[in-house]
Amino acid sequence: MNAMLTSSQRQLLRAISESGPLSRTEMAQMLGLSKAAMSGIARDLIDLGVLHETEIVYGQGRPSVLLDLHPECAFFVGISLLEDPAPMILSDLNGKIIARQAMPLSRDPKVIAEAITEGLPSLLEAHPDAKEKLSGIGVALSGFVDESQANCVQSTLLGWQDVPLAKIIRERSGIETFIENDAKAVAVSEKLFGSAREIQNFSVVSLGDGIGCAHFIDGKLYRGNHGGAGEIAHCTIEPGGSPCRCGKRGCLDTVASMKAIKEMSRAEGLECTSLSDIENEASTGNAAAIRILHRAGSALGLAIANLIQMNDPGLILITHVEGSFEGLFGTVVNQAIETNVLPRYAGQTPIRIKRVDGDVWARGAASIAAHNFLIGSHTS
Amino acid sequence: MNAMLTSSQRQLLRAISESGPLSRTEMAQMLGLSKAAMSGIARDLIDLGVLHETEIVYGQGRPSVLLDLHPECAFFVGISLLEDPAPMILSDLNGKIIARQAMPLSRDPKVIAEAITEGLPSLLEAHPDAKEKLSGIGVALSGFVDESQANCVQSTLLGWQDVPLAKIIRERSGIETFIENDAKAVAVSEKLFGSAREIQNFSVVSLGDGIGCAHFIDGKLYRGNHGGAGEIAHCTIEPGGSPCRCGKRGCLDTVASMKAIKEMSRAEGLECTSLSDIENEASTGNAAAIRILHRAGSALGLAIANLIQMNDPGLILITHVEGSFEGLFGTVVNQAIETNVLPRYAGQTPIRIKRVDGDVWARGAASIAAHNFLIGSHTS
DNA sequence: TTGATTTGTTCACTTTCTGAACTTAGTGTC
DNA sequence: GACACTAAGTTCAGAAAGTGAACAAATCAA
Repeated sequence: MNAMLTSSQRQLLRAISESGPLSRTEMAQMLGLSKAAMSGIARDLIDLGVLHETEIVYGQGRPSVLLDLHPECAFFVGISLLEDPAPMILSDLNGKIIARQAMPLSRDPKVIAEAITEGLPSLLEAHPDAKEKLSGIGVALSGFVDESQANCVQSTLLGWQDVPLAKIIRERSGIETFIENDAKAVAVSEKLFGSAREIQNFSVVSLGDGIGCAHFIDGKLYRGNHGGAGEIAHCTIEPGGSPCRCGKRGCLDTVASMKAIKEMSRAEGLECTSLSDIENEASTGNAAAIRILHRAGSALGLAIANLIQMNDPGLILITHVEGSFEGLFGTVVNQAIETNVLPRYAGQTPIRIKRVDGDVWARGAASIAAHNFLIGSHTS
Repeated sequence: MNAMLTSSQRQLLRAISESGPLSRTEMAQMLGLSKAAMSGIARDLIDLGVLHETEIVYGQGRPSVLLDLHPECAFFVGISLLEDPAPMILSDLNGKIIARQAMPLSRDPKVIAEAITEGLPSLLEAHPDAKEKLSGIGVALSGFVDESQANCVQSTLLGWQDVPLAKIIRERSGIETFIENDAKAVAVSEKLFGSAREIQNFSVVSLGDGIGCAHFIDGKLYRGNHGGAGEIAHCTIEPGGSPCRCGKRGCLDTVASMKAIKEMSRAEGLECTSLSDIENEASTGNAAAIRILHRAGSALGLAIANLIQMNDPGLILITHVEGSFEGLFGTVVNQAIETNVLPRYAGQTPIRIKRVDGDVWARGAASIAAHNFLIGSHTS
């Protein structure tokens, strides 16, 4: 790959990824280098096809030429092992999804590697460019992944323990492969492709069936000492509350996950199959629905407030697949955050809500590969 | 100062500070440099008086010479603005306290600068060496400090808002000065002088009158986006609980701080003036004392468990000034941590308890100056 | 058209690091 | 006690990356 990029070159790519197109002079200032040095670095990256000149900005004096990442300089495949069939997407360096298909899920790593390898030709079929410039595969899964983004330390869902998945896929497919925990992958995609590009410290809370969370700190994904940073789902929110499948009681997951909300409404005899249904019930005054949404919303809000207190992030990004945040649930969450954060902080931490489609995980997976391509995982 | 140290030189100093004495060959490996480069860097730092040769380790082949920081190459003054009179200490590069005195506390920054400047001669009197090599002043205070460690953004205790304290002290005394929040200063001193030297990710929970907390992430103090990372004291632990002076309800501070514990016992009619007193009462079976310690301990344990879940640190260091952790309080804290952390994590995160003396804050303050001297604050 | 202004390039030179050869200071063996 | 063996640390020529100053280029403003 481009494993032989200079440290300065990588720094530059990161700066552009964060700030968008920049002139050479701006880049030089940003990295603290001389214009002379920058000139050379930019030339090399343009020759490599990674950067290209885009807009020309006219001002006083010679106009500046903005350089940007060349979106078609590299392509990535992202696979989500969270659903069956497993979504498989092809993305460019901007995170744009160019092709999508699905493959059967399996618990056998070798079968997965096989399915990916077999799926590649049809995914790439209509895109000869991408075929040639395929630069990495990313895999998102539910579980713990080690720092090298190569080994799955443990996954309850897949029944794994110390599975060197990246290596298995790389050896079978011949493509550089990285794996990552689902929530962390989503955070990386928001940093690289999404709405947190320029933010150095932020946390993403992703609401799917379960509740995921990941932190970026100083512009870097923070994995924690055992890869467990962000396990907000198993923070105790209702001490002595309902038992959780993790073995504890009162975990956030038991009250605020979509799964829990649906289970609670089923237990209350509500015929609701989605968050929207429950929201509808609540808006017509159904007491049980209101109670459930209140309980879930306060729990999630409290957990997020505690996160803000502990880590003081510059942004909380809540991504949700289902329903909307405009109903009771969202309102309660926001209220609970406000009332449980230091008054002098309240409103200081932007909370951004983002509805995402079913491609989040696969796009997140692709972003892991893209991140390794662009910046490398072990840059400071 | 030694503001003109190379980036490599600073990296080396950091490595030694983390790992203790190292041979040149080990250092070269650690920083990923050639032995040749290391040889030169070490020579320069020895000539500067920052490093010195210590032990000689015999093995096969030529014995290796371990290099260590020269503890007397620089001295620092640390002042804690948390008490009146304010402790003022002189420390070497190992964090050893060489002299100590006190100065009157004031809410007027200029008066503080004056008091420090006037206090210096007597503090340095018996130590001509330190006089000559005084390399920085550090100040610890309760409140928020900005990233440059120069300005106090806000301090309720001191009634400040945007006070450029470091500049004021520097201009009056002529010595490079840095300020920091109390809990963050303690964390830095544990990283630099204490029991967390070699740990990259850890959190310090410091129990004094209040509850402070600070995080090290990737070997760096993490301040948060508004300098508020670690404000665990105002995490909501008992939703709808007692009102806190911050304006919210049920903050950890209202149940588990020494102040809160003492207030609760007073409210219960116990004649206890210290944690030990209450522990004694509890050990004789006093139900109120037991109840109070249980409540406080569970709250603190829950907060720490949530911290572990969120950030997965490699170590939790609990420092306490008063009492002991061997009684009921400590036991309950540990239990609460265990029961509120993901079972697969329990026991994975070491919890270290450390009893500290009244010098913690001043030593922490000195460590801020030392850290800036050694490593500089803006190194990656 | 001319001057002002700012971007970006070129080039000679400095700084920092590398690789290979070499020196140094021990241990282990006979 | 001499002699190989081993690993640490130094030296030195040369490569790599960056700097500063001079310069070329491209526009605006008058």
